[in-house]
Amino acid sequence: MRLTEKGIAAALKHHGYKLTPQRRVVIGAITASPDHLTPADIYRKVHKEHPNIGLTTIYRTLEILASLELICELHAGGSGRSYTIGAPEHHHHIICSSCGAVVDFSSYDISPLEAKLSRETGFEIEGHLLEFTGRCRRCRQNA
Amino acid sequence: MRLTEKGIAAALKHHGYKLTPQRRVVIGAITASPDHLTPADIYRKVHKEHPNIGLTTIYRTLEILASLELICELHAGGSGRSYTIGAPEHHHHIICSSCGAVVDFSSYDISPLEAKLSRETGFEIEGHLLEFTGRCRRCRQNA
DNA sequence: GTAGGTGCAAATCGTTTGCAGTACA
DNA sequence: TGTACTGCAAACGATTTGCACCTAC
Repeated sequence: MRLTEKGIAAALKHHGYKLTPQRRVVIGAITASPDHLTPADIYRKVHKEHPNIGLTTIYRTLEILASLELICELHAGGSGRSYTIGAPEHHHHIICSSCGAVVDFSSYDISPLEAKLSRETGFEIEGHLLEFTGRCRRCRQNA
Repeated sequence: MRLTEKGIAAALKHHGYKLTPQRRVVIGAITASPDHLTPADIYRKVHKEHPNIGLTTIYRTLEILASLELICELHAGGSGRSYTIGAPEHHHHIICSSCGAVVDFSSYDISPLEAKLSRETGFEIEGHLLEFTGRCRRCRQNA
């Protein structure tokens, strides 16, 4: 079950944020795409239909959505963040180093390791980042 | 067993790189510190003793050392890389979100998961990024 | 009506690059 | 000696901020 545009809009309002046309457009772009999008990607997408929307607004909207965990942030190794619609269950990513494709996987529960580390290091673990890089099936075949 | 300044210098020469005073200084700064250092950290450290060393040189030296896997790169969530002397075995990090302290751990073998993902997704897995964030023991006590 | 949101432009941050001079092997 | 290295300054891309205007509630 993915979050819908309506669901996100409702969540925004519920948290006291205003639902502006610009935010609707950004949310629409994210929910419409299965891919991870960078702020610049979203800007390009929405700029055709709504030329007056600013990149700044996109950054600010993404920041809010990420803080409410409505979208999910990806730090693909190097520079540049990207975002996709948040899945209810926590998931991780595999990124193709050749074509940039991102595949999600959720079939892994990291909490036992968290508990172990917490015991061993005294850290109160708050979050984690688990990402794989590699070459996807298509890129391997083309090589 | 951590790599020593001498060991790194030898490895550099062995790979055909020249051993310049600037590189010695950068290597010295990294081996002398138990912490993960950003390029800017290293610059500040060495700039006192060697005011004529440039930030550019530090970036270029770090790039070489990382490519030879003599140092280990850390992508702490947000922006900014940092580096520490490379441990022979692969290891991962826990980063304190409060004070920025970094603790290494290596007591975890991720290869079974890699194999599983490779089977399920068709990816040829090349590398991974596993980092935890949390609050370290000291910061928890101070809070 | 008003607090919050927007958009522009400029500032900022971390990083990279062009180039002329320098120094290690 | 010659190639690799250095340092400066400028370019660069991504992100942020200041500020005046605007609009959803």
